[in-house]
Amino acid sequence: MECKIGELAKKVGVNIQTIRYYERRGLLLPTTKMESGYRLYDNEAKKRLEFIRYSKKLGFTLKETEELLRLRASTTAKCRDIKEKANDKLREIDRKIEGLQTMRKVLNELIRTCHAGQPTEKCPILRTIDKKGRRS
Amino acid sequence: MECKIGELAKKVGVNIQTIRYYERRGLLLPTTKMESGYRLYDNEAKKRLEFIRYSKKLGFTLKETEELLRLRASTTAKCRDIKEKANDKLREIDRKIEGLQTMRKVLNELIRTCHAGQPTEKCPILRTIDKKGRRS
DNA sequence: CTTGACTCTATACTATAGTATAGACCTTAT
DNA sequence: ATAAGGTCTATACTATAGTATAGAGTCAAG
Repeated sequence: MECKIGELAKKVGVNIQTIRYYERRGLLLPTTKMESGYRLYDNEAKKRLEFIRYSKKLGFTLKETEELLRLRASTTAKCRDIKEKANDKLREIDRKIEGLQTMRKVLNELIRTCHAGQPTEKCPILRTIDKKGRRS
Repeated sequence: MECKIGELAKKVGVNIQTIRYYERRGLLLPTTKMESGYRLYDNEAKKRLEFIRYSKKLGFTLKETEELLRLRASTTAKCRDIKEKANDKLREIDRKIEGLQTMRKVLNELIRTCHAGQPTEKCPILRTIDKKGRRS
């Protein structure tokens, strides 16, 4: 079930150094170590690493990813606390989605306008941002 | 209508150095220059700067932002090209939105589970990522 | 039991996206 | 006319997120 760092790196598709870097940052500790000092990782560690990569791809920093992972580490005793932080992250995600959806509309308009052969100076990107982009 | 770098920086809420950095990167050129060499920016430049900040907040790199802005610079002559690139960006945005929506579901599940007082090892974050996170 | 592949620590290097500073020059209100 | 404050270039520094390398030790297949 357990594997060494090279195998983990291959399985998840990251650099070995990156795994060690995450360890230095406190995000991913090896499950155990061999007497020689070789790191060993189980499947839970693999999932954790995958989550880190996934989260990063969605635009969260490593610090934010750490916070997301920490939500899991707490016991049910601090339930209120976890829910609060999870809700914060939720709002953060919603803001991101909203922004991306605006960007989406803008691009769609660009494609439509382009189709119609509009002159360049009436740029739909800048026009839309002018109306919506100033918030937040 | 035109303003100097300090005023632009204040209006948009960015550092003066950042504006000059964007200039070095070729993202935002001053509209004109005074004989002294002072940069002058019009409202179009302000909108462009706002777009850069907006795009960056949505998780696009400066390079990607440059590509987005370049979509506008082209003439209708290259219409097919613009549409293609805009569609690429659209797909990129959709992937991001999708990922964020998965993250959203996961967090909602975490909140629900937490409410029910589930034990820690059945972590909904890791459980869901295990099923979904491997794609892409 | 050796040898090639793997891993260890430690350190240095890279890219991105800025931010800060120095020393000189310019603008503008009084 | 002058002083305070803004701007110029150039350079250096910061943080984040890695990536690469050196030199030593370890593992495992033949």
